[in-house]
Amino acid sequence: MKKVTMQDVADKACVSKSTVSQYINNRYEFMSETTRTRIQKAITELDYIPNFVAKSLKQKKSSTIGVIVANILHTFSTEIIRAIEDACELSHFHMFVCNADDNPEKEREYINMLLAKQVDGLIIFPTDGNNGLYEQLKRSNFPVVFIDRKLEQAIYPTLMLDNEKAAELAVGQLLKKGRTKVGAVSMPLNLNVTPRLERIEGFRKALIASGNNFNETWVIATERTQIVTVLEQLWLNDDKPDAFFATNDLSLIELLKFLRKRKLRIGEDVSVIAVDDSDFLEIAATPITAIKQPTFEIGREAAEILFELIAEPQLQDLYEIKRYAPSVVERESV
Amino acid sequence: MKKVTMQDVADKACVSKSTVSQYINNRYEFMSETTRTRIQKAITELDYIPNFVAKSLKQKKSSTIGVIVANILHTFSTEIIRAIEDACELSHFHMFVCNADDNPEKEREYINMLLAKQVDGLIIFPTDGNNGLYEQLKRSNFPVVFIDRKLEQAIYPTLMLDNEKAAELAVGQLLKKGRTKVGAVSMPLNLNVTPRLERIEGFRKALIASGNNFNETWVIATERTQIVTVLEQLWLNDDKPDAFFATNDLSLIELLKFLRKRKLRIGEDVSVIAVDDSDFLEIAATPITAIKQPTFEIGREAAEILFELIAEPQLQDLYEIKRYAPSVVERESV
DNA sequence: TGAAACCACTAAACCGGTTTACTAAACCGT
DNA sequence: ACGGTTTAGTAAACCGGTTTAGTGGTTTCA
Repeated sequence: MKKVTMQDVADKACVSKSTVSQYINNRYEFMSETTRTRIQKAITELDYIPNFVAKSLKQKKSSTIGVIVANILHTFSTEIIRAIEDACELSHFHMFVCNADDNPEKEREYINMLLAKQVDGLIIFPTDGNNGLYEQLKRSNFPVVFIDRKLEQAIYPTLMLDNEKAAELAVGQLLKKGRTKVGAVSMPLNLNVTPRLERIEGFRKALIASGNNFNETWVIATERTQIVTVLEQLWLNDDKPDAFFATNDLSLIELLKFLRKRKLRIGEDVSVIAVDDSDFLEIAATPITAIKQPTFEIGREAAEILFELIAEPQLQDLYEIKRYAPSVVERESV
Repeated sequence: MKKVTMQDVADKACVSKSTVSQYINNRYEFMSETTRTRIQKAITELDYIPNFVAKSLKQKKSSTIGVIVANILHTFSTEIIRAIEDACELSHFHMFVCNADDNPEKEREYINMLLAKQVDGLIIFPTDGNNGLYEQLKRSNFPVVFIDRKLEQAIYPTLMLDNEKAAELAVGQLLKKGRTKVGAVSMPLNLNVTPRLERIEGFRKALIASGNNFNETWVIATERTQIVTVLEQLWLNDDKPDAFFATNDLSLIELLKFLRKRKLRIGEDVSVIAVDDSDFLEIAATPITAIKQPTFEIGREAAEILFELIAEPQLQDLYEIKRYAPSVVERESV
């Protein structure tokens, strides 16, 4: 079936295309009652749906933003996406979600794709490896907001957790329970991914500040699939940690798998605390104490800032790094 | 900064717009080596990115599909989305993901938005309430594939789990362990949502077929937030179930919250089995036995079927309901 | 009564590509 | 030397909207 166009509606209602366009866009100022009803009638009879692509082309805006998450498997990412979605609905924007899989190459392709699709702005969880491209976007005054990770040189508004504070809170909880031999599990640190680096650094600082010793070999930072294996090796030693700080949800899962396998009792043999909260932590063997990020707030504000930038691109120079406070969700694993 | 257009490239390379277009689309047949390099040079110097919106307008296709999930909070949905994403990448399609929140109104709005954006096809987890709209799409020969839920009247290819089989497997596991007093938890049944209905119906049939009694009052089918409350009430009775079949992951979480609150030991006091597998089930108090759906396969095939329909819309009449076999992931909760 | 203001609507250019139909030059065989 | 073919490239229409500039007709009012 052929698609119905505005011209078809115009013909049927015996008016010009322009008038139909006015009608569609609610510009009734100088339109007679009869014309209005005739057009409305034609539209419903023909099941007319305006072509958004044509509109975008002429107006040079798509009312669409792109969101590129580093890794969609993190609870953090999906919660942020939900929050952005709600903000978009309020402001009548649409959203493209892309998953860079922590791969700068994939990220670059997505950015180019989204630009080609004429999105009005981007929210990016930056991987480390496209700084040149970001700078190019900046030069052309294209609206972008960064979430979760920062570049050395801040060129765009950046929203992220106060990671050192998060680590400090976590260590505080563990020490409060009398744990002194604290280890950590994390994804690899070699990729320059800010949250991991900052959390481990904060972890180190907090331990040292509290007069405890920081044992480098108790920091497991490796691929997700390798975490259990490396923990197994660590457990061959005499000197083992009696508590763990997991820097995110995925490393926590691996840690828990290991503890179960070894039949170590959580909260008794080994205390556990993690960044990123989730419903599932409540039903874990022992409910897991977590450091919660204000994900909903971060997502909403990212969207709001982006919408502002889109409305007034010259605001671009008012960038800043905004840090969000973590909070503790106490359960029973510490 | 002004956007660079194809005309700018053409001017810089001293050729016509048409020639640049040929170049972009790799139609080199009659193009001299020198022209090719001149155009390439102009493109890189200007950082030219073709405007996909203009292309879509002219070609009347967007190489984009829309995916409308009923409820993105289900593990099932996110896994399907991942699978579709991979299939899209292979076939050079892009994807809009929308979350209908089990709300037919929201679903209708999304369908209209996606049509306005000229998507080439849709994958829908249908809510019950837009049959008229689906039929309209069908009449205009628009490519659609349904997942997870079916309409009374099959008008499009529909991929779904063999839900009765899933319930049968679940009941089989529970009976094998000598459980005889089996209850179920589910989201509300009043919405005509196929999987819930079929799973509960399969549950009933399987119990009766095995000579056990089916106790209507042990079927908790209510809003997620009410499940714990209703279970509490049920527990006031003398006659309680000693096993539960959870029809999906969200109802499982609520069930587990209740069991923990009541300090009931999973697998001992009460056996538990659920449809929908997830990493988290492994780290639950007692690892939860689950009925797994072949989500990856379903998502991939949905995308492939849709791409075929897009290529040849007349295939629309070859619809069918395809059922996928569930499988048991045995853990320790039964 | 005639110019200004207002009203209701329209023609046509435009957005940035793709595509069709066409052209001019080079080549080719007889 | 001439018509036919191939080669390399172009002009212009087109996609379906938006937007600008304008057009007749009516009303207002000095």
